[in-house]
Amino acid sequence: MGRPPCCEKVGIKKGPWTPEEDIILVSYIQEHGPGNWRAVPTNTGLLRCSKSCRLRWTNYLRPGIKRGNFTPHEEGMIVHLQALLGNKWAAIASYLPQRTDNDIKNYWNTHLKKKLKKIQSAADHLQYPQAHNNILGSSMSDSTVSNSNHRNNVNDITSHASTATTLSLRSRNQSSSSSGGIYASSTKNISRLLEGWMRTSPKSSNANLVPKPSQHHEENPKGGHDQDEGCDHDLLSNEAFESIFSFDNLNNVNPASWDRSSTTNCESSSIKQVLQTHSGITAGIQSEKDTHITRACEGSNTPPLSFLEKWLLDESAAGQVLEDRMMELSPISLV
DNA sequence: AACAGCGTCAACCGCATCCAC
DNA sequence: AGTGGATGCGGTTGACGCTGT
Repeated sequence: MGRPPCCEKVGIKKGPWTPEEDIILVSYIQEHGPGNWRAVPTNTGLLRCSKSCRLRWTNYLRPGIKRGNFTPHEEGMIVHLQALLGNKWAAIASYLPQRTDNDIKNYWNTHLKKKLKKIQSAADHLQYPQAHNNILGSSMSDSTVSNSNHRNNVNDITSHASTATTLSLRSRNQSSSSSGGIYASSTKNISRLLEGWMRTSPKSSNANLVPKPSQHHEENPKGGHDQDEGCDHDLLSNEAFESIFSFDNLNNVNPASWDRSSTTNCESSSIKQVLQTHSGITAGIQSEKDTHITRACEGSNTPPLSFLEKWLLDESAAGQVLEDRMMELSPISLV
């Protein structure tokens, strides 16, 4: 007699979430805060498993999530960290606060693994032409990539990452995210629904924070939300903002302490996230974000850890910091 | 135009871990 | 210390879109 399922199997809806379900979930979480997932389906009437609700929130609806369009630097980070930590996607994701473990895992499996495989083959061929045939026979399978920690030293990893970075720069235009899909096609619907909901919501005082459709940045033609081209400063600010108000705070918040102020912050950022996710909104909220950042910094004596981690993403500082970081991490993976 | 093959990624599943009692 | 529920995590699946034939 095993453990009972987390939820009744009968009557549970599976498959892709609809915009309407998203709105129900987001509005519930804004009201009650994340957590107590078991109660979510009951209280919202969603025909979803509690697990599914949590997953949908953490991987998709949670504020501050950046989707698709991994920057070369993010790729490098992932390569570094994967080499050091193995397939500890949650741990890796903690170094890339805007990315979910699922996203990183998918990206690794679909993009980076192949890139590294190619790179490894090419490198082996260049470096050990004679041994190339032998290596090819067993080169860089999934397990050899993830379990290569033992033999990889920092220099190996760095060269992997930098090569991958170079390569990814070349192939970016080819490897565009296809995250549009059927759900993206409904982004206008969810935008409309959200706008309607915000107008009718008793807490809609922040509704004016949501830019009108005319203020939205044009969604890029591929359907992704390209944040890193020509807007690096925005990206940094976005990351800083989202890390303060979305990830750490939302994840750490106790539902019991979900006071109105945090709800307000969450509400605006969460709705914006849904709108960003579904409509590609990236502008019109920057000034508010900056304000939040300022307030957050004023309110704390020590910089949030995620701020330090943001620094890791700074191109100029990345090399040294990563090296330092890896020196910290290496004992974990190299023992 | 139709089809097949492939790539991508959201979501599911099952196990692990945490935590309150 | 033991137990059971809640949550987290990583592997895997399947639906969908794209591309080539």
